[in-house]
Amino acid sequence: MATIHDVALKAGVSVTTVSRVMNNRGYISERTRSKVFQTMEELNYHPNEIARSLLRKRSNVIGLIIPAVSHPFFAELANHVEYYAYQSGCKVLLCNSQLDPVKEKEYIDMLKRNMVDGIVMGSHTLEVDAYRNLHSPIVTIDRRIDEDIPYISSDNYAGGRLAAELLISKGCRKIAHICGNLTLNLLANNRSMAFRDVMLEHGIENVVIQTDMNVFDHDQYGRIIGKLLREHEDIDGIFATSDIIAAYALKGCTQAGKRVPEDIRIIGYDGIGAVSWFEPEISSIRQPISEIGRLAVELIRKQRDGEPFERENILPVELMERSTT
Amino acid sequence: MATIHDVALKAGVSVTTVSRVMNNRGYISERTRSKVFQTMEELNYHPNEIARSLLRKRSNVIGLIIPAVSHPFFAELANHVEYYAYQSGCKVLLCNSQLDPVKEKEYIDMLKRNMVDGIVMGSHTLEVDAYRNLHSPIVTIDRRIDEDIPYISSDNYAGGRLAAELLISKGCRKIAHICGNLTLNLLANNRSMAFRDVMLEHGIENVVIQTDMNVFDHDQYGRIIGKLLREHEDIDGIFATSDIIAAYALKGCTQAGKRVPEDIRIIGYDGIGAVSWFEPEISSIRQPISEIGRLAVELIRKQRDGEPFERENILPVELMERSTT
DNA sequence: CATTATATGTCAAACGTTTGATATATGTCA
DNA sequence: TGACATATATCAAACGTTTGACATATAATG
Repeated sequence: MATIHDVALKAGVSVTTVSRVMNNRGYISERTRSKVFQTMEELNYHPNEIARSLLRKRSNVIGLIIPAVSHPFFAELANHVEYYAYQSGCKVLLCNSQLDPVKEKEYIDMLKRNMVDGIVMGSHTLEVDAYRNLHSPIVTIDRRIDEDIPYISSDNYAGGRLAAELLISKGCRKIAHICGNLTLNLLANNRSMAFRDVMLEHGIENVVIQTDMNVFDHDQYGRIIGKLLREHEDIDGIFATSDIIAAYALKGCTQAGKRVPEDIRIIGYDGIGAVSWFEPEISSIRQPISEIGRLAVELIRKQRDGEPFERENILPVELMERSTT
Repeated sequence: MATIHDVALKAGVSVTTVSRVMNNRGYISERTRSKVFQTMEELNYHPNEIARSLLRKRSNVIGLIIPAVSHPFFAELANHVEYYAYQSGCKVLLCNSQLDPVKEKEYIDMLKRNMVDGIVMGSHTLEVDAYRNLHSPIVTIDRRIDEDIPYISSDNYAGGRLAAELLISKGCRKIAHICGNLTLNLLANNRSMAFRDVMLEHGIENVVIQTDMNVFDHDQYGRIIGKLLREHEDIDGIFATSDIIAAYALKGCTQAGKRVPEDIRIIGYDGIGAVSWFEPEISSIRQPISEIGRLAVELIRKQRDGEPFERENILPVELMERSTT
């Protein structure tokens, strides 16, 4: 591959001049400029970004660490992060942690070695110190580490209330809530807080079921729903903490011969595109996934450039009422 | 951040020695080795991969260009590519082309400037010359460019036959086939060839509908299915060229008051995880997505290392009969 | 004792850029 | 004329590694 030296030689100028032409700095005559550009064309020259990165001590890469991109929520998140990163001249390095602390740590180290501009953490399996000490711009999704590290989440509490209140307003009198592991320090747990609060306020009978939220084992959802419907035949509402769980709830209800929404109402959370693939379409609390992605990229950029930025970013959710409620 | 010089200084050795310790080359006494490692610990030293990349003229990065990672098939593909890349010490740069030739070209150029080890092309919107001239290890998914560029695809023709024959064997007598744009030079079109051949062989009435296969506009599927069912009331089988289309077909049939599989049978293609979220679960032709990802990484690596490799990689498909057939 | 193999370490160039310091014209304005 | 802005170019250091060439010390061998 041609280097800047080859271009300079062929164009009859110095490498400095070529560099100045490329980076638009200093005085360059129109004649020189066009000659350089022409030579670059002729040699099919592409500046080596690695050398640039080495010098400017950053790579214009954003690391995205998530449990698994095969999970629809994270797939959509990754899609938007890539979109906004591209808009701001950055690239995205895709890191699936598989919720394995070892892999997550190795990815963090790797990203630092590669001088990424910053890291978007959608997976957090490590101790808080691991994140505090990493001295690299970082943004966490749906998890608050401490007062220094900026985080983004949807308004989980409001979302939980919306879902719970909708079910009640539709007449549900015994409601199940299927959520992740509440002992993990995730902001998503606020959905469950809100559920509990609303149930108490209205004195509604309810049952809360924790899954271990293993992103990969969807089979468990089928089993859990089956068990739930068997043990609590009179349940007439389900608030699932993700749309996938809601989909399994819908499937389980149908299999158990219950009509949705007539016999039992179901609402999910996330608002992934897949909710509209179902019949009936699944009601959901929509997180602004695109905005989360946009903000994540912006927060990395602001930290990198030393601009001031907001630490707490709680974005509004929206009730998407479809056909299961 | 500490550099190799800092480590050398503090450990009282030369940078060469530190480098040799890290890379395990040359003779190093156990005493020196442990001292160096200890110093690295103390300084929290991480070797700068950018500098390494510059020297060895490659970055251990694989570029993955796909239409959109929010599409379940590509999300799963990305997941597996990441998995196997990680296994072989590589990182994955995620590039969504959005099927925009300009963006795809920019991504290709960017990847070259960053000296990636190779590019996995799951999106191909450019002229063949653009791929031929890029002088970088490359693998295409589901598209044959020429005899030089290795490609991977599932056995689309066999898959198409399997699907078509299954529907016939179940007693379908008028079958619809919903596929992408057949004028694009995609190997996926062989599914449609197979469908046509099987229909001819059995003398089965059929209707073929092309969508423009815009990965992002799912609404069109709903409209197409609705129109199809209205115009051909007597259709009793549908072979969809993707599982998402199959899901919309299932939804459309249910909305039209048809029972699946009693009144109409449906089979999709791809075998994405989502097929089992539905009730009834959707029958599908499973592509070995994991194997595709594994092979993609392997083919990049072999090209990079100058090892011999197979140009044509057609992987077997598998009939996953679930409940819609 | 000379020779050789083994063990350990140092030096400096190279990878492909950017950039500050410096030099030298040329033209314009007061 | 001097001062100044404009235009162009050169040189060399720097970014953080790796690595071939070379140096030295020690131990084993003939």
